[in-house]
Amino acid sequence: MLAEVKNICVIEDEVDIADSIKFYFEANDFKVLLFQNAEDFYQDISDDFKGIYLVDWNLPGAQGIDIIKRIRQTDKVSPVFMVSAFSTQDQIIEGLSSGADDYITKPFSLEELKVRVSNSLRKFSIVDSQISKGKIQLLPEANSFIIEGQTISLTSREYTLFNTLLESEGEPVSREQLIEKFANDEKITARNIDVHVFSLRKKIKAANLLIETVWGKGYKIVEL
Amino acid sequence: MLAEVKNICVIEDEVDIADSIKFYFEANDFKVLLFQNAEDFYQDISDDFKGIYLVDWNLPGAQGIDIIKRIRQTDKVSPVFMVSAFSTQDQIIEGLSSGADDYITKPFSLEELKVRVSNSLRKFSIVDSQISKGKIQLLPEANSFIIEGQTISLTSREYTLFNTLLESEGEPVSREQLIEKFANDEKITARNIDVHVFSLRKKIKAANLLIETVWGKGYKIVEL
DNA sequence: ATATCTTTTTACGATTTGCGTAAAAAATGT
DNA sequence: ACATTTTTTACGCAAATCGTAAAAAGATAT
Repeated sequence: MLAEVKNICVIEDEVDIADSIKFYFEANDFKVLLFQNAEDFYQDISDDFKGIYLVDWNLPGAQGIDIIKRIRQTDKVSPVFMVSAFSTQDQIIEGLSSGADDYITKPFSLEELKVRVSNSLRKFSIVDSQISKGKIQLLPEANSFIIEGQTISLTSREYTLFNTLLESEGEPVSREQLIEKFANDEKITARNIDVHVFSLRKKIKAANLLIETVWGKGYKIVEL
Repeated sequence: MLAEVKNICVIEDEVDIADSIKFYFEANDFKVLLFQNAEDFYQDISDDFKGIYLVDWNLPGAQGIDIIKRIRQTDKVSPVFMVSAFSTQDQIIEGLSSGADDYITKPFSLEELKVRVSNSLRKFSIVDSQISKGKIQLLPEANSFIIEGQTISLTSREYTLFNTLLESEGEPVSREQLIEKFANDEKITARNIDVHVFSLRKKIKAANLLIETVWGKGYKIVEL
């Protein structure tokens, strides 16, 4: 288990709100990064920041959705909250499907925010107790990966499957999600996924990795 | 299919908000009833009002939750929205479990409100296309109902079960939802619901009603 | 207090769905 | 043409949901 992650990155133009968030979370031992607009954020955020993102949806200039997409380019795992004053169902769906993990409608109590953030952090810190990404070196061009010296070569399907399971460490990935990953090839069935899992399992066994099936939910990868 | 219901009853003490709601919905062919506080509402609301209720959660004097309970005494079906400025998760849960159908956090755009209201109305008017409620006369005090002349008497549990299934006609009701309905009595298990369904089925068979099980989802009531 | 009605618990078999695995068929690449 | 990858199909096992009966516990009325 890693040391608990206690970083929060806030992108919010209303100074009052930003300040109260900063005050509140610093009182709870968080490191708080504040940005007033998208530009500042793009410029100053470190590529290896890990923690909660809190993105205002109604920033002047940029759309929150772009920020989220940008975050997801470099960071697939950190929880992202979208915050907005007026959210229609459509907006919420749009936000969540572009990579946000939760949304909060303004005004929110700091207490409520804290509850939700804590929930996310709980999931988040579990993540690092799973497979240490460092041990695995991915070779996308070769559809293979290296672990502890040995190279394991996969087929294209197996590789994307493997990679997808790695990305969402901890949380099981449903067959539906996996099917979407192959969506460009159009013709994949849930039953088909099983078969790929079956072959993948045989190959990664040698690397002491195994794919657990979470009944009714999907698959997740763990190390022995 | 009934004629579309276009009534909205607003209990809200902030005059600005109340007025803009009134203006907006009247422009959309609604009949709007306004009450500034719980007392006015209790006194003037007609027992056979049918339509949307919009209840402010932070009224002076009365708690919104009491109003909702009061509404549900005479009207089990109309959609009730709770509106509040600051809502913690607990408040929301409290409201929803005491009979509200949805909640909205202030400030909300009228557009958002309209979207949600429309959704509710859609469900609401579908209601009448399923089992014709008119055929069934509920007798809450006696835990019974009359259909085509014959009176069917139920136990308390069976009655709430029956009533809940009626309310959400069309859509199957999950065991979890049903359990919540009994929440005040605390000690109900999913397995227990099955048993009540079993007994209820036997009783309503004589009335040509039957409860379908939607596998993995819950139960729904239909007429033969 | 006891009898009756209601509600909850328990148990178990039937049904349905999810899953693993093998093997065949089709598609793709070399 | 051959080897490899991918998809399809089939079937049996495992797990979860559901129906039903019957017993146990609780409540209510007489």
